[in-house]
Amino acid sequence: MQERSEETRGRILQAAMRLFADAGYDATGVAEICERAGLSKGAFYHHFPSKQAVFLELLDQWLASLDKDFIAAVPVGGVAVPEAFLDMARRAREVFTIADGRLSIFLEFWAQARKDPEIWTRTVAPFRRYRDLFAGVIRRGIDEGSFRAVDADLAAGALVSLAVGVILQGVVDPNGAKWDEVLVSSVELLFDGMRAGDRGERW
Amino acid sequence: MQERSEETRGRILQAAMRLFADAGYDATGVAEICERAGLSKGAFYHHFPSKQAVFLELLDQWLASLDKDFIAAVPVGGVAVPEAFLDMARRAREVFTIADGRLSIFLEFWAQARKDPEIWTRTVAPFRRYRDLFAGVIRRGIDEGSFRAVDADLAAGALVSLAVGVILQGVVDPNGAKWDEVLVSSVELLFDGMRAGDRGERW
Amino acid sequence: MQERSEETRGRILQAAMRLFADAGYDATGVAEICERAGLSKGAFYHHFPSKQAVFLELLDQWLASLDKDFIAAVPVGGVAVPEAFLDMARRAREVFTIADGRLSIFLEFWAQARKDPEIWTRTVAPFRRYRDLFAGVIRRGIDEGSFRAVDADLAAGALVSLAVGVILQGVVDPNGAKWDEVLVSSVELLFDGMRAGDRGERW
Amino acid sequence: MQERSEETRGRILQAAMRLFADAGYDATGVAEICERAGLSKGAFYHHFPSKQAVFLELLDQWLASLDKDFIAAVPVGGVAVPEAFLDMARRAREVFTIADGRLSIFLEFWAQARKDPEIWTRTVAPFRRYRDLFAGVIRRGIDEGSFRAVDADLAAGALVSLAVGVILQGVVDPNGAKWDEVLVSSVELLFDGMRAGDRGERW
DNA sequence: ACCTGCGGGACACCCCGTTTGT
DNA sequence: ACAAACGGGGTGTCCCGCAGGT
Repeated sequence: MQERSEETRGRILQAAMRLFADAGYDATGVAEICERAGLSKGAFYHHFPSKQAVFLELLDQWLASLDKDFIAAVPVGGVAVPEAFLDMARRAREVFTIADGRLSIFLEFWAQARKDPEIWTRTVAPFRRYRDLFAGVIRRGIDEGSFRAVDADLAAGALVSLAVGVILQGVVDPNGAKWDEVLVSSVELLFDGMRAGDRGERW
Repeated sequence: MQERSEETRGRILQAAMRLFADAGYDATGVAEICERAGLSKGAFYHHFPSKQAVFLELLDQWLASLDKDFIAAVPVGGVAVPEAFLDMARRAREVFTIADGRLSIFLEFWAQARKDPEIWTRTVAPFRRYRDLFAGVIRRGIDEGSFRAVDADLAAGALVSLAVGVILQGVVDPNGAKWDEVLVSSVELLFDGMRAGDRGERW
Repeated sequence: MQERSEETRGRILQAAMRLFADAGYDATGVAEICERAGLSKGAFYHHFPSKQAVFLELLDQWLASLDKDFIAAVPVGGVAVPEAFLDMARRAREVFTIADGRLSIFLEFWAQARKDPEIWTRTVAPFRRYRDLFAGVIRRGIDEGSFRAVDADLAAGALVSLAVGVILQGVVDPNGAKWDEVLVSSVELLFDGMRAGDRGERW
Repeated sequence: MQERSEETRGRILQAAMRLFADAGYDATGVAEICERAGLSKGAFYHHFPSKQAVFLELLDQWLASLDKDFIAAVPVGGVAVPEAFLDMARRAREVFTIADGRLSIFLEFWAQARKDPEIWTRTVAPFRRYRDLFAGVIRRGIDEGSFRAVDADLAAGALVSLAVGVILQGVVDPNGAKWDEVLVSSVELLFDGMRAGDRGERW
């Protein structure tokens, strides 16, 4: 009996994910979600207190999967920093091709974040965390002599921005470029610019 | 009489811009726009056929100003390519600090672009154009010996993605970092990576 | 100059007539009338105080033309009553074929009559007048021995009802029957039933 | 639970019927219907997809009741045709006096029929059917020797037109005449005109 | 516990018939 | 003669709570 409940919840989430990604949060009605999930509105509100709750659940799931894929994959030691980073970029590349349409909802998260404080906190925090994480690793790369003495925070900001920009464009204009290649080669260029031994002088 | 009309149109556009930026397109009602602009719904629909028309006008205005600021500023010749690029990055920096809240609507444009084909075309086209423009300039930089032989298209994609990512984060999390500095230093790093004379070997 | 004004009024009336007939009074907007007449709303309200005023003018015109065609044609004397009536029916037949789409507005008049007292008075009065007129003529027919002693008022009511019913069906279902023939033959049958010499006994 | 739903539907239909009859379809707002029915717009749109759906349901109900009263009452055999017809006319008379204000909606049906194809089909079809039905019976009357050899189709058209005209005037000008008597006596006159034994010569 | 239908208001966008200034 | 402005509804749809049944 409880399993049935869990399965219904899943159906709601899946339907909502799809519709939010396709049409946007505001444009998606509870009725549509219910229709797609194959149940009544009463059932919907039995499992979730509101439409926003579904959105939040989706957001949490997404963030958790992001953490699992990346945080866990961050180079903890042993391996040289730049190589580890490039490895991450390549991993991200796979995420891209796999993510399919599910990445669309990404934009929706950011759009909603500006209106709802709760969503905002949960959306922004991870990105700050990634920046800090990257900054730490870059600092380690500097220490180990792989990078020259760049500003680690700004460089980390550049990395995250790059990722965000690629994702966004990948969502809006998927056929506009081979975004996975753009991502990998961008990171390569960035690291070339940070390599130790470069004169570091400006143009 | 005609001036009055123009002024009313302006008031509507300004009010809509503000509200779309603050609360989003969907969440903003025509009634709110009218109230903020200080006129009636009848007047609104006298000047614009629909809410979307206002949005489109706003989009066009924004794109036009973007073109004026950047396309016109693209290095046409004489000056060395990298320097010209960095100059553009610095100019963009000013746009940032000036843009104020008006940049928020940027996200709204992208979010709406996925739903409305007309908005999509007008939103995506310029970014493709920027990419092509940048690619051309980069190729010129390679020819003149400033850059090594990188893939110009991918590098241009990296530049645009960087800008998009910075803007987006600047909108959602304005106090999360000094985004204008991130932008400038990112471009610097990217160019360091493309400089001629580097061995170009991978890590 | 005054001629121009008169011509504009005419254009408005004509456009309104057409639109009222096609789409109905309520569904026709002042803007549509103006567009079809090729002028602005300001001009419209310069010539008519309201949309209803146009409708009333149209109604009056129609009633006047009706009077001209029928009241004037009523058998004043000399000729035998039944023949005169049949002559009128034949004349009505021509009106039918000529009236074209302009008859559609007839239904609109009746529909509006139930809501607006002023329209009601002007719409109903003529029909009562026709009934009285017919009743008088029928009485004359009885006096002269053409008809047997039927109830003149009821017979007149039958005549008018017949006409109304035929017109209405002609408007709604023009291809459903040859309504002009139905009208003529109906009147013939009715008069056969009123002819003197019949036994007048019931079935 | 199901009964409650049915009762609510009924309340909506009844309120709509009354308001459509009083003020017309276009002039009646959904809000008014809800207010009169004592429920909210949410409830309204739960039971009906649109205002027009209510109208169609009303139309169907009316047509069904019409069929029940008349089609079923058509003389199937045994009884002489003219008598059967007069019996029908008398039955119609009762319908009149009972129908009360509910007949007003009749006009609304016809007025709307010109605009909406679906309404048109459903409105016109029955009247054509009645005409065919009457024509068949009249033909039977001719065969059995009750009527002389009139054109059955035209005569049937006359009958229906008479009914339509009487109803319409009864709706618009209820106090203008004793419409029930007009109807009965009109049919009598018409049958007098069709009686066998008359010389059939024209005037 | 799980699910359903019914109902509630609020409000969206659009457009209406009209008046005001020029 | 007209463009500009006015409010007040028009329908339809939204997200959401209950009461009741399985």
